[in-house]
Amino acid sequence: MRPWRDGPNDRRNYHHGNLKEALIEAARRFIAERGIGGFTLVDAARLVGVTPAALYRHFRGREALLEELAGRGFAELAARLARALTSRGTPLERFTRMGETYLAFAEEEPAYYAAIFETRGLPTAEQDDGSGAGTPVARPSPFDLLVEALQATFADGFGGVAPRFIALEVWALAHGLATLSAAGHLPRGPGFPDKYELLRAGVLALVHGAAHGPASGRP
Amino acid sequence: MRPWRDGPNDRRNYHHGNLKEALIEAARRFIAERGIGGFTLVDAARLVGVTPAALYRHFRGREALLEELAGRGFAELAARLARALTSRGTPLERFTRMGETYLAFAEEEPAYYAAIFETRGLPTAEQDDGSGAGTPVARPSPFDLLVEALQATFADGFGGVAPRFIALEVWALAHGLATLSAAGHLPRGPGFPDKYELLRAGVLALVHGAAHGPASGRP
DNA sequence: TGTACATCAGTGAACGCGCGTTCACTGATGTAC
DNA sequence: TGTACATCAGTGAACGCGCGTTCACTGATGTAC
Repeated sequence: MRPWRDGPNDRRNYHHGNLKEALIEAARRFIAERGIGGFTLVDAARLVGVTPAALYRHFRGREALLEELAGRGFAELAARLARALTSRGTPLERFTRMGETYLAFAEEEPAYYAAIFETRGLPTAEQDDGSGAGTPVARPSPFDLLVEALQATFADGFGGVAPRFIALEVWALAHGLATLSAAGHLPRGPGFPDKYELLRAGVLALVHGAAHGPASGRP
Repeated sequence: MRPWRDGPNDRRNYHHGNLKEALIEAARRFIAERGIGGFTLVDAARLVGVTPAALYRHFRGREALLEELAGRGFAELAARLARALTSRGTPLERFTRMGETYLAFAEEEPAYYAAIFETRGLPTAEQDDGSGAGTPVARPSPFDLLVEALQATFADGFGGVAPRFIALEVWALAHGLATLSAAGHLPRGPGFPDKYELLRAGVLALVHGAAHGPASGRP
């Protein structure tokens, strides 16, 4: 990312014109490298070539910038999952693609992923009372997409276990693999399965093995 | 936690006598409340009733204190898992108890859990070349215990899938459930399964459903 | 039992630093006439 | 086409703060005699 000018006292362009987007972009880079805690408004402004105070024309503060990032990440993740879910192939192929998409998102967009899961107040798998009166949800959340995909892919059901039950297990498995992998805790090397392989096999096992456990979820 | 005296200028006890342990205890409290990033040496010293500089008699610095915490957490987790593994009951009961122990540890000792997974350089499921010459590991790691428990519990094997493969899936599922739950992302309430239920059913499904996936792991 | 002394765990003051945020300002832009 | 002006995105200097860490010091403890 090249600064749009050489420092704040280069008067070629007093107005940036795209500062908000540039700051978001800088935040994504820094968070990807150092994590949410290591992200600094001063660094972001410096990278963009602007005074830290300029930031306050576009965000109420640091927290607001992170919330914006989390919102965008959430939307982007949902969009990618929806795309995978409606891609070509058999239902099982599409479902598998969805899992890969999730892991790839966490790997390629660590800033988005961290912002989504480390920022307060994001409805990820928020419980829905079914009345439709609660949250004015415009688009389906990633978790809704997962439940939907499970039902579409395994039309026979899960031996009396609720799809939401399976979805929670699948999601937790994917999230666990994504975070362990990001932290470098998954063993690597020849002979060791990678996270994509682990998720693929794990999901099939969870789906097919559902009947073995006590049927706790309501259909 | 009551301070051992009323501030640094209370000369009743110039020497604390147990400062290192008290500081570790304070760190556990603060990290549990605010996370690793929100933990501060100054706060810990203040809570204990001591000058921040006193800390440097017992730790090289902030990082060293966190490493000490991670080491203790790691050992404590391993000890609890080992205890569950050798408790009474059938192998399956003991294995189930191990899963509950893991989730309970993450919930009851969030500071330990965070220190273990957010601190650099902790061998959690480090790959072992089998030569025995690599790391001088004195006691089995939590992951080793998990592999061992899987083999002891399901003596019939996993349809040609390597126990380590299953262990990685089980671990990722447990870790995912623990972190999602800690972040408040798991839906709660009547009709929703809790993490213990999800782990129990998920583990059985992973074990029994193993044969359904492509047999990627080497036996 | 009493005293001199070595040890070393804690003090307290200070440091440099980088942070998020504020404020009055300035200068580029684009619109009205 | 040219000019006056409103708008508002950026500046730059400053702020208060809390952080981790250092340093020469002090005083409690326990051991040797």
